[in-house]
Parts: sequence; C-alpha cells; structure tokens
Amino acid sequence: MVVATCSVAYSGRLNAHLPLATRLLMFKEDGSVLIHSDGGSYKPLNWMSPPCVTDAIEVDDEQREAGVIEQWRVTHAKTADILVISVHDIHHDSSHELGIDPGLIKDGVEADLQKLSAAHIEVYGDGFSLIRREYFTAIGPVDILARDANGETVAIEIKRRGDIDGVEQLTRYLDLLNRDSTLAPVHGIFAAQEIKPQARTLAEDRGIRCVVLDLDDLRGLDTSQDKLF
Amino acid sequence: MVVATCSVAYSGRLNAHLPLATRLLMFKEDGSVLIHSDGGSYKPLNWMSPPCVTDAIEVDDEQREAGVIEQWRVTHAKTADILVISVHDIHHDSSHELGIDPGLIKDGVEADLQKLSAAHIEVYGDGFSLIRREYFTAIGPVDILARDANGETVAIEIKRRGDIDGVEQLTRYLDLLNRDSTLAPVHGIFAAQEIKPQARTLAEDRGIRCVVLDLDDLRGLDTSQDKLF
DNA sequence: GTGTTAATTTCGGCT
DNA sequence: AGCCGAAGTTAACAC
Repeated sequence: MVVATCSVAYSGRLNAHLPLATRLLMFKEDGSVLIHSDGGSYKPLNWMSPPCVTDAIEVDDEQREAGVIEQWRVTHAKTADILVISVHDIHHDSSHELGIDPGLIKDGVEADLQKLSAAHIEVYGDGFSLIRREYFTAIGPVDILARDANGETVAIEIKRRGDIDGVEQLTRYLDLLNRDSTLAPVHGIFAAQEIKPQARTLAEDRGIRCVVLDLDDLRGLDTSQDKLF
Repeated sequence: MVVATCSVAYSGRLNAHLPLATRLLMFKEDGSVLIHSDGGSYKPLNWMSPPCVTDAIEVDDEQREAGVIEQWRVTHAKTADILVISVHDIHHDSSHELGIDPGLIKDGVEADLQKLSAAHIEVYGDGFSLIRREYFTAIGPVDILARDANGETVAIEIKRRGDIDGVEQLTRYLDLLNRDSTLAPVHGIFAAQEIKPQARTLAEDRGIRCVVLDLDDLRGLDTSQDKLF
C-alpha cells in the first residue's frame, strides 16, 4: 500500500497514460496492482490484473533529472500487457497481511426474480400455470414457459432491467417456439423490475405484453403464503 | 485508509453480506467507500458510490459482546442504498491528501479502429471506397458507409468485441438503409478485433460478411504509408 | 438530464 | 479451458 506522486504508462489492449499526480497504489497479494485517485468510482484509474509480477527497473539519468526516484514495471504473466509506474515522491508505504476472504454472499439478482415469479406465476395473469423454468431450446433457455387461462403457451423472459436486448432475445425464442406445432401459438411476456420505454414500445409493437415485477411484492406473497401453511 | 477486521452488510439494489475478515477500507474524498480484499481483481468486494455520507452509529450491547468495537453506516444521498461496516479490530488507519487527478489519456479504443480502418478502407475488399464515417440515420450513426468494387453501398459496423448485439444493431441499420432507394441494395459488413462464433453464425445467416480487424496490422499500414511519403 | 453504447469491462455458470 | 450472459455493472457521449 503506497501513496506516491507518480506518472503511469500502460500498454496492452490499448495504450494509456496518467500524468504526474499523487495517487494511492495498492499492491495485492496475488501480484495485481491498482492505481486509485481520490474520487471517481470504485474503478481504478489504471490497474494490472493477475497473474502478473512487479519489479523495479533502472532509472536512467534523463528520468532522474526529471525527478523520478524509482520506476516499477508490472508485467502480465500471459498477455503482453505492461504497466510502468514512474515514482517521483513516496508519501506513505505500509504492508498488511489480510488473509483469504470468505467472499460475498448475494441475494436478489435475476435468478431470484425467476424463482420467485415462477413460484407465484399468477402475477402474470389469472389462471396461469407453470410448465417449467429454464425451458431449453436450440438457441438457449427460455426463462419461464407457462400456460395461460385459455390453455395456450406463454414464453416469459425475465430481466432485472428491461432493455431492447431482452425484447430481441424473447422475439428469437418466440419465432422458434411458434414453429413447434405442439406448442403454437406461443405468446410472449417481457418481465423486469424496470422496463425502458423504448423496450416497452418495441415489445408491444410485436404483441409482447410487458409486466413490471416488484421484488418486495413477490417476497410479500411468499410471506403471506407462509402464514397460510 | 483503514485496514480492519470487519463484517459488512449491504442493502440496496440487492442484499449482500461479507463475513468477518481482515480487509482494506478506502474512504475517498467524495465520500465513496471501497472494501478490498487481498485478491480478486480491481473490483472491490463491496462499495458505495458517491454521492454518499459515512457516519458512526451506536454499537448495542449484543454486538459489543460479539466483538464489535465500532460500526459505520454509509448511506447513499439519492437512492436508499445502505452499507453497514461492523468493525472488530483496526490494524491501520491513515489519511492522505491526494488532490485532484488530471485523468487518464487513452488510445486504441473503438474510435481508433474506426478511424484507422476508414483510412485503409481496402481492408474490407479490393476496390472499396469510403463514402463517410458516422453516417447518421434516424436510429443512430452507421460506423462506416462505403462503396464496393461494383459501386454498391456497404454499411460497416465496427466493434472491439463482435457480439450478437452488434449484429442486431447492423441488421436494424440495413433494414432502414435498404428502404432508401437511392442507396439500395445495401450490403453489410460486421468488423471487430474478435468475433464470437455465435455472432458470426447469426451474421452470415443474414448475409452479413464478417471481417476480423487487427489493430497492429492497421497501424502497420499506417507506418508503411508514412514511409512512402 | 436522459438515453444509448462502449469497456483494458469483470464475474459467474455451464459445457 | 472456452463460451455466454449478467452486473449493485460503470463511464463516456450524444441528444
């Protein structure tokens, strides 16, 4: 963990350069390096992903006159990526043993939306029944396949954020499924926590119904059901 | 900048939890917080984006018995996102003034691919000539519009990574352009540094030719041309 | 400000 | 190991 005034050059999938300024350099146990400024977001200004190694390289006279006191080269072990840090001043330098991390536990992503709404298939309409989740086709799995009140098939595509991409994906599934005479006619439902206006317009143009899912509501249904049993 | 043994809970767009372990906490000038482990990539295990504020909250008896000596709550200023850090032990605590950062200068992204390949339009085929870059349509700009050896129009979509999305995008452009009788028939070329097999299949199914671009080759053409003049 | 697209995307799951 | 899709994506840029 080093705080230093430095400039940085990167060459790899692209070339990039950071002018002289004071920054925080993080050297992780796995060899990776992160160069952070005091703002922006969680993304570093520049970095090197593991596996990689850092070594000190000779500072030539010209650079020494320019104020460079040390120069570190970080090279990626597999690709040709190179990161060179030219250090002008070191303000802080400390090292800490962190140990392995147990990792992050998540809850509430697309998979949860799919499970919850499959368990409460009636949110898509009265009389709906589940055929199956992850119905596999030649071009990928349909999130949910259901039967509506009239006994007709409905393909449901679930997204956290409903974008045009999702509508295109569902359209491809519908094209394919409607060629299967045992399923046709297959209707489409585009479900998401949030649906972009443009995606909604495209979907409705294609006769696809849009449903906005509310995670809390779905969980609420779970709770009320729990109380019944 | 704090190194501490802590556990973290996040509630916002999803819920997430980090079990007790030693980690590096970065508190940036803009209020944002990053929680890093000693591995992984540049992405923190957990974080809070600006604008947000950190304040200390009361540690109740139960938590104190569990070993919590301090508890920090980071709340987002606009959304309802909350991050709670329960600190069990502080190993390091220091603060550094970094000042503003001049920012990163990049070179070699999609825009460069577009410029370079427009300058060497012959990479798309013998007898090709450039009509224009960024040809604007009602649904967005076509990366390159060119004329082939037969004098027919060609729309070229350029990506760094050629994915299905890009093929869909080019398809929409072609649909539109082919309705223009002064341009039709318009052919399509999907160009990228790397083309995914699925994208290639879809493109070729739709009569779109795929071209793999090599940035070094394109630069090489530049160099050899420089030598000629 | 809103929407669209790129990203040195990263990350996880599955084949 | 490679391919595909999601992400608390984030970030830049156009309208």
